[in-house]
Formats: sequence, C-alpha cells, structure tokens
Amino acid sequence: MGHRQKNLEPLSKFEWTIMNRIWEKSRQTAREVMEALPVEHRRAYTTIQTYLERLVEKGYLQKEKLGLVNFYTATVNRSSVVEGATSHFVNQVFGGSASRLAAFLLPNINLQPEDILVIRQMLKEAEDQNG
Amino acid sequence: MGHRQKNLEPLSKFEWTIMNRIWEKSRQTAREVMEALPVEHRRAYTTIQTYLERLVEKGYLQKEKLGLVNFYTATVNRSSVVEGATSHFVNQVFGGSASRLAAFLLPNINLQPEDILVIRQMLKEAEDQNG
DNA sequence: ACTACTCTCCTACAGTTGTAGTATAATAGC
DNA sequence: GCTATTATACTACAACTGTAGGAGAGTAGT
Repeated sequence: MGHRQKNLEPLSKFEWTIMNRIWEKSRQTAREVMEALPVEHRRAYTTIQTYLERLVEKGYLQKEKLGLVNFYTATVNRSSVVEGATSHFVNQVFGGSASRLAAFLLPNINLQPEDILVIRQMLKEAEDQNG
Repeated sequence: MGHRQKNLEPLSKFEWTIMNRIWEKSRQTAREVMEALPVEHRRAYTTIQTYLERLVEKGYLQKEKLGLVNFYTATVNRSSVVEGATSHFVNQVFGGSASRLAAFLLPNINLQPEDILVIRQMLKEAEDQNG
C-alpha cells in the first residue's frame, strides 16, 4: 500500500482530533482550534497549546509567529498519514489483509445506494487494472 | 454498527499481538504465547507475563491455575472487539464514514479476483436488504 | 499610568504502555 | 538432599499521553 515519505510517530487519539481540524482549515491558531472542537472534545486552552507544540515536535505541524500569535500549518498531507494509519490498523487487527477488513465492514455498515454505486465502480476499475 | 457488551479499555499495540495469539489458540500459557511470537515481536518472558496479567485486569482474559502454571483464555470474542476497534478507527480517521474508508481502501489494495467476487456478493446483499 | 485580557512559554503531574529484573516457590535430575 | 530449571508474584522505571496551572509579556480601553 503506497509509502510514507517521513517516519513520524503515530498520532494519538486527541492528536487526531487536532490534526483533523488543521487539515480541514489549513492555517490555524490555538484559539481557533479550540473553538472548533465539539463539546465532547472541549479542553482547556493550554491543553490545546500543549498538543500543538507536541505536534510540531513530532513533525506534523509547522509553527509561524505573526506578531504575538502562533499559527500552525500541517507539514504532511492528510492522505499519506491516513494511509499509514490504515495500513497499521489493518496489520494489527486484520493480520494485514485489507480484504478481510472489507469483508468485515460491508455487512456491518449501512451503505447508501450511492455508496454502493461508487464501490461498484471502483471494483470495476480494480478489475480492469489487473487485466 | 452493532454493539459491545462490556465497556473494556481499548487494546494497545502489543496487547493486540498477544490477544491475536490467544484468540487463535484458545487456552495458552505465558510460555506458549511467547514462543509463538514472530522474531520482530520477541520479548522477555516476564514481559509476556506482565501483559497477560494486565489483560486479565482489563477484562479480556481469564486466568486459571493448574498446578503451578497459569492458563489464559479470552473472555470476549474476537469479532466484538474487532468491531469496536474498527468503529473507533473509522470515527477517528474517516470522520465516522465507513464508505469513505472503503473509498480509500479499494484503490489502494491489491484485490484478488475472488475478493472482488466476494465483495460484489456482499454489495448485492446489502442492496437487497435496503429494499 | 493602571487594569483587564489574552497570548506564549515553561512546568507539573497522574495514568498508560513498553519493558524487564528479582525474590521466591515448586520440580526434576542426579 | 543439593542443584538447575522454570513458573509466579511483585516491583521498577522511562516514555508517551491527557490534562492543565502559573509566570510573564504585549495590547486595548479608560
């Protein structure tokens, strides 16, 4: 499954929450991140700061100070991180077999008719590629 | 997506490794678990013991002492734990949308022709169920 | 100039995870 | 009966994760 350019420590639970926000909005301050969090993820302002700093140390974010305020931007793109996390998850839980994951998922989720169409289309493409 | 009967702490990385073995073989001793680990997961004997004890505390395993030796068995079945972990993962990484996960997976994995057949069949069933 | 606000930076601390040593008890071989 | 082996129970400890308080600096209002 593809590649990761850097060798970053995996994201923890709450770090994902933060990163998701930053990927969505690109340039963010601590306050902006904090205010965007849904109620169940509300934390003290300095807690958000701590996470942002740790994410800089881990190499996921870049910090830029404008005037008083720090602005944070992602240094890695979301899809490469998602890819790493997914393949790690598939290894851990499904012994590396993504089709076992698929087999598990499909009967358990509520697919909308349009999801089904999309997936059919992708299957077709996968098939054509393999000849 | 289904339900979990108990409210267990999530498994950590190495705990998954251990649990996978126990689910596969049912009743296991520390030594058996240890010897089954592939080279890259080799750990000291007492490390394995520590993990087994923690898994008992967390409620995933049950311990039974026969003579000197402790035997460990799973108290929860694999698929319910897998289900919990999968839905947690999907929430964290794909904002709760399993079809986004599917959309991500399909182009990135190498599906065998028979996997494709199986998935088509499951899609059909999903479709029939929704009417 | 004083006050209130808000930001950063530094420090702290408990819980979890990864890792294993040590003391002690039972057992098997000689 | 002594010795080597092996299992358990207990203890330890560093790194990482979740959480936040306090000190100090800049800024806006009065």
